[in-house]
Amino acid sequence: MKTILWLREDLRLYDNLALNQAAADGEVIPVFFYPEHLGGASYWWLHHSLSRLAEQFAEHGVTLILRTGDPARVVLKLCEEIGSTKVVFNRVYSSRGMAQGQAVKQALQGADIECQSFNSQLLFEPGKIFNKQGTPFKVFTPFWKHCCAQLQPPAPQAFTTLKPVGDQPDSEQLSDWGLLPTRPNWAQGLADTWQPGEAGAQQRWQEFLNDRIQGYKEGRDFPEREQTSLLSPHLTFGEISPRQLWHDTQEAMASGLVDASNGNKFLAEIGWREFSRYLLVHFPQIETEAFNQKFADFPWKNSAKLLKAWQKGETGYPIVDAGMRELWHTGYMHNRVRMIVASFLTKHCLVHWQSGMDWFWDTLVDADVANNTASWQWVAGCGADAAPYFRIFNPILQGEKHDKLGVYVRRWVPELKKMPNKTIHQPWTADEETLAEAGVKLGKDYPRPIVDHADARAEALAAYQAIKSSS
DNA sequence: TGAAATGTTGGGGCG
DNA sequence: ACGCCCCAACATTTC
Repeated sequence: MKTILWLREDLRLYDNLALNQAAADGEVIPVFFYPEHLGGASYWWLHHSLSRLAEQFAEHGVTLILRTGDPARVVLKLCEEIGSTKVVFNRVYSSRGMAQGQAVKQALQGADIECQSFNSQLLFEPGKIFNKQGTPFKVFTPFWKHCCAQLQPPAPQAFTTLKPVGDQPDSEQLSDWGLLPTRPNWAQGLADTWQPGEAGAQQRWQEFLNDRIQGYKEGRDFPEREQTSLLSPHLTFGEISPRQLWHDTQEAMASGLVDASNGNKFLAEIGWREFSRYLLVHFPQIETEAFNQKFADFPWKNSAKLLKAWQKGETGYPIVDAGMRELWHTGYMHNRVRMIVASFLTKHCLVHWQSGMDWFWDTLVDADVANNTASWQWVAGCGADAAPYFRIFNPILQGEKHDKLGVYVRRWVPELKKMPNKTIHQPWTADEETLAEAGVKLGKDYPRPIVDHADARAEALAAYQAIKSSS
């Protein structure tokens, strides 16, 4: 029996429930459809991830089939073409992903072809989790407590083997998809930073678990220390399973290799990923609208000039610019800095969170609809369990607190390399002599602040007042 | 998973 | 010895 394995955000062999089911049934025909909605950095990642996955399948005599078109229509056509009577896939918990899944199921039902779907993307099934009132959780902590206390995620499933497939359907060529940038080739920094694919994911995970997770609870807040897991893009493309992360971490804590405080903090971050997906399943409108309805009339100013300066990392606030340049160069930004730059765009610049979200979508290798939506709304103060609006990060204090010695800033904003620690986070306050010694001419080598912190803060609070009473 | 303003406390200088 | 002021350090509240 030939089973079609429809792949999407599950580009791995280990702990892939749909794959294991298909393999248990007989021959597996893995199919991946060209996704039309990704950002540039994600396409770069996808190219390499698919390339690696195709190699993994090829080792077992199986070809990864690439196709373009509507999955519901083409999967059905493929079934007829190769005489397959079963399709399996792992569910994707987003509006688009769930709609696609439904469409495929319906198309197959009409043709009397068996279709099975699995959860290989999340620890917990969003549709099954409710609070005591029977409504969806809207606050992270009770949600996560409920998950941890009442539900035990199933253990990861080992990958066994695949039967070689004789007769393969036609596949498009990955190179024809044109996922890689050509001119200019902006992907060098990405290639230097990342190894897409399951092997790269496992390697990063082992490094983290053997080393960096110690001190994670404290160290995760300091962007110049490499103390975060760096797994986000691997998780986005499903190159590693959250169940594996859960079970490996539990095991490491049980054996005393990892402190409970660090291990649980890391798992709580995986919990935020679960929570974002969960919110999107229960409140699909948050992809385009503020969760908190009061924000429908928020007086955004949406200055194109400020947005542009933010995107290019030329705001004049070193910690903000460092983050935006790290993003552009590597397709990634440290979590603490993401909060700072997002707060700056939405509050200091009064640019709509959607504009920031769009930029992240295009430039992040870990771009994920659920995380992107929930996190931008969280920072902007309009999301579920959001930071209060008036929590306006002071980019100077945040820099001094989380990059005390300016290591991160100097790395990404080299024109400030010679600035002393005392003024590296606020170069405009340095005296003439200091600036001259550091070789910095403000407005020429490095921009003056595009907004004044105190003024911008006051303006943001005033804007909030405008919607506070209305409802 | 803030920041800034405001309030409180306590030690030291000094008349 | 005592009250008074100053102000740092910490705590609370407000945004």
